[in-house]
Amino acid sequence: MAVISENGRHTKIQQENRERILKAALDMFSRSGYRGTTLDEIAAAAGMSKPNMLYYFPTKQELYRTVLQGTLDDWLTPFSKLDPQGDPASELGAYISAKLAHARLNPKASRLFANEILQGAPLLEGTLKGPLKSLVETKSKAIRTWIADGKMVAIDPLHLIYMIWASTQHYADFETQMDALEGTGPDTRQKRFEGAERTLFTILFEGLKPR
Amino acid sequence: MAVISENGRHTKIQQENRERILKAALDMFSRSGYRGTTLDEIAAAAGMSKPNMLYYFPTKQELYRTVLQGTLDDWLTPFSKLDPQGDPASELGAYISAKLAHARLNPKASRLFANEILQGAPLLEGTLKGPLKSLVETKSKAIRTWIADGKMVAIDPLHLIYMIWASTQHYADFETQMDALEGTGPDTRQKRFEGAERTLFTILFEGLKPR
DNA sequence: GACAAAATTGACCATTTGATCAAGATTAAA
DNA sequence: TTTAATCTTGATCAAATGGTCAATTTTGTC
Repeated sequence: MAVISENGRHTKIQQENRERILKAALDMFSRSGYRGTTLDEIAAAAGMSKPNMLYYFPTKQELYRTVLQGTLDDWLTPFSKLDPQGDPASELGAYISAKLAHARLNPKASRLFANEILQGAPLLEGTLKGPLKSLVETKSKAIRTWIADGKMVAIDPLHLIYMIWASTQHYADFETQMDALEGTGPDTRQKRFEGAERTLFTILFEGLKPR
Repeated sequence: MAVISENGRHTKIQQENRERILKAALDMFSRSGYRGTTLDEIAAAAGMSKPNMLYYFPTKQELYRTVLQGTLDDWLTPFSKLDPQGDPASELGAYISAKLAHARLNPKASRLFANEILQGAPLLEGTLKGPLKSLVETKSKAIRTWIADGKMVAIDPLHLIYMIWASTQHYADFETQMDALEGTGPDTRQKRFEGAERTLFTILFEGLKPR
């Protein structure tokens, strides 16, 4: 009856199958959300039977929770690296680059996160109100210090953070829309991310006014 | 057997019930997406039996299509009002205000749209590749003219548009996250939108550099 | 008030869905 | 090679889901 032991990741088979399942689950959940995804789809995408999949993750919730948890660190890490000692341009620039890289390399993780928020963030409430909130407050304070030191223009840190989140994640979450507008040529996406970075840098640091 | 006649909106009852259903459907679809929403939920939210609802909208697809279609005009209208004759600051400013107002007044429509895009935009492909693409090309040309005339800094119009879409819609689509970070006090949301507009204006037109 | 059209719903149906279970196949340890 | 643990799946289940239908109630018109 022994359900997979939680502690030591055991067999090679176990490791491989868990990974296959998690990858398939991310594919489906990120596209259709929790309720819109079926276990049959995930099992099929993972190339195994549904009971076998449930042998590794006993419930749909448990599987979803694991997938979501696995994307959270990547999401939070770049933000925590923002260094109050540095100067705004290089720190915010690095943060934007990191966020864009994340959107380019992990678009499904970004979409999973977006789906979860759209659906009311039932599983993320704790993370949002706890760790994320603390982090946002810390970084807001850093930004306020920059402003007080005359290193950047006076704006509400919270909205600056929102703007950066929005305009970087957008390149993952609304990829479908961009592909429809620009086409899906081989280097379209790469050029897109280059253009995104250039434009975001220009607007954020210079503004639109001619000079 | 007469299904509701499509042309003249008939009885008062018909009008009212269709509205009740569409409102309930928007509530559910915008939260859970097409596949994650059930007809039972919508019928319950609309306060009528499922067969009665299906009397007005014969299939789930048809109901979803109607809801989605109903939100599209509102989404597109402000963009088409962007006037190439005007100057960048006032035109883009007005556009941002309109988009923020839309996010504030129709957050569910925005979320429905986001959900549809996240799920690959199966029903929107035509609109995206047709009318929206044309509109984007027209407005991009206008922006390029502004740049050529030295009225604004040289950037890729497409990414400017993405940035505006992203940072305005974010206030509807990620409301859950913002509420978790800021709380849900009575005037929190109103103040949020005021702050959003102020910050977006400052960053877009002035940039972050101190002056 | 009579009557036809419109509106409403309980009961039902086939399929899908999350989950269980018993039994068989594979792997690893002795 | 034996044997126990691990891995795998067909068959199955109860509940949920999109949709149908016949029958009843309500509404509008004369």
